[in-house]
Amino acid sequence: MKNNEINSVEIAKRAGVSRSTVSRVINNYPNVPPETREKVMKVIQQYNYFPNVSAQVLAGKITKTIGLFLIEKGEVASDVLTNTLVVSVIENASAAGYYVLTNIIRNTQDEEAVKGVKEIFYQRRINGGVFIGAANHEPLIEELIQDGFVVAVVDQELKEKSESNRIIVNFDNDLGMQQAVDYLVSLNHRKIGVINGDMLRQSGPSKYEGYLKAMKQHGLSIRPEWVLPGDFNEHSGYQAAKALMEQGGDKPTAIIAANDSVAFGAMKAFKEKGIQIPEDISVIGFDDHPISSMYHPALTTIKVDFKEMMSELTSALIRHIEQGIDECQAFRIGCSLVIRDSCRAIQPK
Amino acid sequence: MKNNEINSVEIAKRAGVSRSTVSRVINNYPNVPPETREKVMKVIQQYNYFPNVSAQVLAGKITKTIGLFLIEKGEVASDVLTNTLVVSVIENASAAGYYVLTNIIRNTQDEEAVKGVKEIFYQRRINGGVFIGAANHEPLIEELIQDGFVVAVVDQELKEKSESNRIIVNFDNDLGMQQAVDYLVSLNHRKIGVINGDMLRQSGPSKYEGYLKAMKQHGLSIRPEWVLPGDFNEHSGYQAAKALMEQGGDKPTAIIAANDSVAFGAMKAFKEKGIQIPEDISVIGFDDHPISSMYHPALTTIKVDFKEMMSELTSALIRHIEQGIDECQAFRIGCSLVIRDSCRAIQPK
DNA sequence: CTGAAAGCGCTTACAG
DNA sequence: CTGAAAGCGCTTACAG
Repeated sequence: MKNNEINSVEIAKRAGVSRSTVSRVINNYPNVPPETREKVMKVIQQYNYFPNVSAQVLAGKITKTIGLFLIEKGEVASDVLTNTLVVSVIENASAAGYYVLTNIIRNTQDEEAVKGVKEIFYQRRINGGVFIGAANHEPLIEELIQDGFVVAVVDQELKEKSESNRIIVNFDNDLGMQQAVDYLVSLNHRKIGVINGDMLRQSGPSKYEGYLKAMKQHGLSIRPEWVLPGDFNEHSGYQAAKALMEQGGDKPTAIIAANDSVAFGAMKAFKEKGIQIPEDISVIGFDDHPISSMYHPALTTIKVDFKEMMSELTSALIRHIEQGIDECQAFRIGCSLVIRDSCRAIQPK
Repeated sequence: MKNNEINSVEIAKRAGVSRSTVSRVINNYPNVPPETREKVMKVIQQYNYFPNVSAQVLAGKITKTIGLFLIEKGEVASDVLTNTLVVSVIENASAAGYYVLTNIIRNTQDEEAVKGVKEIFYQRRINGGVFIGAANHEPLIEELIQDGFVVAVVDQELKEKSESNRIIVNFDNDLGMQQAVDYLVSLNHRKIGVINGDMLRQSGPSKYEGYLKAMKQHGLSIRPEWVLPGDFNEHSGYQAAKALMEQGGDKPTAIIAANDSVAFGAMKAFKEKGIQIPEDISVIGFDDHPISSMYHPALTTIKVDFKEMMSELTSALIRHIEQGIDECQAFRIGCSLVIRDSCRAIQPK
């Protein structure tokens, strides 16, 4: 009925050895002869004994737990993509024998929330942390890094010289936007607008800059009124497209959205006004969201590998925890154009 | 650079008190005068000190961590609903000051996986666990309960006499199926088929029995060939609907699906064969999945409150951990009919 | 009100 | 190869 309270002393007694030896067996020390090992293992299994993890950690072992911090402004983290990221981290961690302590932070301005995060690190509940959805140079993260904790962050700018306990992974947003612009240009588009993402996150400005660069490269002019603000979510895409339609004057023939959710929102707004896609306007997204292929019209987008991203990040974190890497690890994940039905070729002029 | 290594001894020294007093302050003991408390608190804050959680646990405090175990046969836990459940648990737990250690179990037949789960309990990493997606009477869970661990399970049958460390929450599937049948009957349907869920889970048979009971109550006969096997996922709904169409003879005028995912699959299969919903067949789901209202046609379904479910479950678990409830806690969450566009009235005959 | 001390269950140099 | 012992950082009766 009561859960087993057996400890290493009892195991030692029953196996006729000292606690030291039990510990050596558990920790796979080389200097214990097979017979002794077996004798001890038998008792361990018989009593279903697992060492108390708190005692192990207190005695100097690592926790084998990483923290996963999801920063989602106000809203619930209930989109498919976030889910994929979370599950990826858990899968990768658990394959390496690590546990994941998951936390949701609604607002990094909330002192309580920030304190909660720090607490987890300082209390030594975890050996390192993964942050998803953080603003670029988020102060909380910078502080944690200054304090020497190992932190792996999605979507952060890499500085020239960086601490060894900082791990960063980004998508190649520059390349992605280049691919998007190239494709649209190949379809004879010259009037190309953009709906930006959250400019506080690294991917926001980085995508925008990629767009600017690619446009310039093709000798195309940027029309300020075709550069719309957004926030990586559907609602902001909807708002941006509405704003675009409401303004007078010339209209772009194609729109690049900072991500697929933004594209969905924009397409919804266009449809509501009777503007057809791709007949009246071409739309291209970024991410290749699971819904994109099922959307009507199926969304042309820049595909990106989220699972690879989280796999790199998690592995790097665990590598650092176990081996103490002494330089900043930074990764850039590639991307590729997926052509579907939301863009069409127009007459060159 | 290096993270702070300060401990209670240092705090005590700097505050001019003993470690005992520091501990008393941290644990809010009543017998420490305000001045002493303040003096100590000041030093604690100044040094950004958080007690080492392993030491606390080893000394007898509870971990304030619960385990979240998602059992998802083979597939990745990437559907919106699972996500809602996970996030709900995390939110509820963290509101109570608890952390959540999330785990994904692919297969409860996998010995390694089972061992991993037990380890987490025996190691004292957590004070209790929440299981989602388990088969009814899952042996792993039974074993944990026998060993005295506090376990909260979604979708399990409640036995007459149950252990105090077992916490159960179910939807009122009986009522839900009754509502579904009643509604269809009110639309003059008499030929009502059903696509079942996973019969190894409590909700599988319980929904089916609810259907049988309601049908009988209306004096309607059950046609065995209109009772299709399923598995709570879209694919199984698709298969079931296909099988139904392929069989000769009379066809039902309405189908009740074990959940909305199953309904989506079935509707997809119907559409592919040119069978229109609700013109040719009425379909009703169960859950009110986030997609249901956006589906075409919008799905009529039995709405169920997942957040309430997880909130009850998590609160009960924490209540047990902290106060040691001495009887089994079981909850049943209600449900209600949401009428949308996938069912229509037919001519009475 | 407060300190000294035992104890939580492990690991790991240190001897032998 | 193996045991005795110190130490990890806390909490909590026990005295006073």
